[in-house]
Amino acid sequence: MDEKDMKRPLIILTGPTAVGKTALSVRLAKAVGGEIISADSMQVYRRMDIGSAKILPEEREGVPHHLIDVLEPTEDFNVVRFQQMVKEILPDIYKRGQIPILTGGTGFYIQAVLYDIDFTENKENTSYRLELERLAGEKGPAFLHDMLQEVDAASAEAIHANNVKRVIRALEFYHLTGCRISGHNETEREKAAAYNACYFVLNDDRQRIYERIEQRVDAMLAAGLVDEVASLRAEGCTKEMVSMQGLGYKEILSYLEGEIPLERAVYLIKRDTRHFAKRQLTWFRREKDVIWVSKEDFGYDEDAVLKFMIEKTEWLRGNRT
RNA sequence: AGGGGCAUAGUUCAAAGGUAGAACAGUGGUCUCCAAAACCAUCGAUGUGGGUUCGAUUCCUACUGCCCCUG
Repeated sequence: MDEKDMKRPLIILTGPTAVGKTALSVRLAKAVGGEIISADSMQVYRRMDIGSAKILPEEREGVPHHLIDVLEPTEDFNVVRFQQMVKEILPDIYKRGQIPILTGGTGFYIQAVLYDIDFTENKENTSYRLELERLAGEKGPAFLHDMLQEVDAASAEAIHANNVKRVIRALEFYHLTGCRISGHNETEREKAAAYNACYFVLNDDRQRIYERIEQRVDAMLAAGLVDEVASLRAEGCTKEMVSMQGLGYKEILSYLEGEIPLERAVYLIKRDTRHFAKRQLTWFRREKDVIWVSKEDFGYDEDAVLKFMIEKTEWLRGNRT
């Protein structure tokens, strides 16, 4: 038995926002005996239902859904937490003889799980980070970039000076570990997948995706997005919180703060969601071993899409333990 | 119908008798703990026909379209 055969099975169903992942994921789970793990940075939060396009309990049709409604909107969330949570859940799913189906649009989160990226150097060292942020504000982004140039030229080369977030992370990594993050990333990048995976990317004609986004945003407003954000605000959520940086939340919050008119907020949500979808596609294009599932190619027949996916996952289910 | 105004990129605006700029949109990309974030790059325009001029997109003119006023 070689190493490959010992890997556990994992189905990934992703794609740009609003392409129709959610509905398909439930059908797939029922067909193959799966449980769904949401790979979504906003659906983890309770009471953020409308803006995050969370699947309704009655839509889940009895399929277990993990990592939905597990955090308070005041809590922090990030890749590392996500990865840890997934690692806790997976053994239980396997124990039940089910296949985990990672569904959601956050490519980075999926990558963190699939390649089991090592984030262990984390130390909550916020003081150094804060200091760097202060420096960036005072002396400008070029100053930090020069600092990085001195300790990690490869990273300085790869990270644009204006991308302060990344420059800070690279400096922080060096500060904490004494190693260059460019070296770390290089080794992590060479890793093979940690699972026997089928990585589906559901896709559609760009123009159609954009139209669906617009329609969905309108539907969210009609469903009471403003009220949802207003009550989150009333319970103390502020724009600094991770949860309030979600699309739909930050813009409506600005509106409620009186910073922009509602019309502007809606425009921004639609625009930024389009940008997001585009960025997601850029990400998935680069990701290796993905199975593109273009809705057009299946004549927009969801049964045909499902059939294709079930066939593609047969080998996974065959060596299920 | 008469009078006036405006026609520049997909949109909103600049500028100029000699290579027409920007913002936003669009497109491509980066990404290994804020990733629904942050960042980079890039395509693209003077409504049509005459005239003046070495040279017009700019000045003149006709047409077309849009807007405002009057009736």
